[in-house]
Amino acid sequence: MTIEAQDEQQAATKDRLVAAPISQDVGFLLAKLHASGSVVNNRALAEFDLKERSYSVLILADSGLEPTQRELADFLSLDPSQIVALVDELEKRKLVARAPGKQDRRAKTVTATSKGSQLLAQAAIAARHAESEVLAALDDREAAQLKALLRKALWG
Amino acid sequence: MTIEAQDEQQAATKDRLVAAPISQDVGFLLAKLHASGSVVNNRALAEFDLKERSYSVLILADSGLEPTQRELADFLSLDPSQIVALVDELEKRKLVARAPGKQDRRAKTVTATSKGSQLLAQAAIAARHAESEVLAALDDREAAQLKALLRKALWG
DNA sequence: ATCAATCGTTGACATTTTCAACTATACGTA
DNA sequence: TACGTATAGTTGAAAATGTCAACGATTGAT
Repeated sequence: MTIEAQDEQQAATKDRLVAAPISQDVGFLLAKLHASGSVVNNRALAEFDLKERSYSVLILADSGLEPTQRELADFLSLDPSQIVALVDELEKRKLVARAPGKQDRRAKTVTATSKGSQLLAQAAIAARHAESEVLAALDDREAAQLKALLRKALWG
Repeated sequence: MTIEAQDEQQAATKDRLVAAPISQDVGFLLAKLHASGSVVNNRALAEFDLKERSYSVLILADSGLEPTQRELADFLSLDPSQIVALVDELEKRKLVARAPGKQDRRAKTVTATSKGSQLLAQAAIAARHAESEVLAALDDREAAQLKALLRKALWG
């Protein structure tokens, strides 16, 4: 078989299963887009020795909201013990700092250092490019609409 | 503090971090909705001893498309070895059957048994309820729009 | 002063992911 | 025809992630 014929067959064969009813299932669509998106995002962030997870923590640490680790766990849908590991690593790299909570000394707030802010500024550019790659099939209006719908589904 | 005041504070505190710029990030929104959706879906499917993964395989096996395991792996974004485990388990439960590929005897196609189809019919009802729970904040038009945008992002 | 609850942390355990072999089969080319 | 390369499914090991229960420190209501 020639290379061209192979490519054609692959293209014909590759998305054959889209016809199955599971392609109507939101859970499946979310999983699939999330899976392919993660690959693109992590590849873009690797340049800064970050992954989606640590990038998320860094953004929140840099947000000025002074989140506690518990809040990070809730918001990122992660176990508190996973937050410990993520913050440990970012703190070791001097990108964030832990501080005791002001009202509650049990809690620790996580804030970005200036080094963390600077790295984040660079990483955010790469992340934006990755996002537009993931949503390449959508125009700007559609991409905005998708985001709005996801936000509404999450927070009403 | 009274219970009511606690609840208020929790409500005020719970989504405090939505203000952070990461809430604009599609990757994050997908991850979060997917995470909460998985919990709901898996809870709904547990009644049938299925999880999202095995449910997906069962749907595709029941689609009439006679997918090969390789196609399942590609379509579900899973490693081929994970498909082996999923099909093994469904086959042990007599919900699907493996058959050698017609043109290619290396490949094995996976098709649902009638027992599998019957179970799927029940499970699909539960899955639909789970989905409407996940998308409770969206009206029907918005839910359809969300699905359409996800499909377009994936397959153009 | 006491008591239940919460925060971060640790460590154990289970599940999932990733990857490198291996066998059997397919298919182009000599 | 025989040969070489590529691919499908399978196995098993290693790495990464997820889950959970315990613990000390602290909080806040009684």
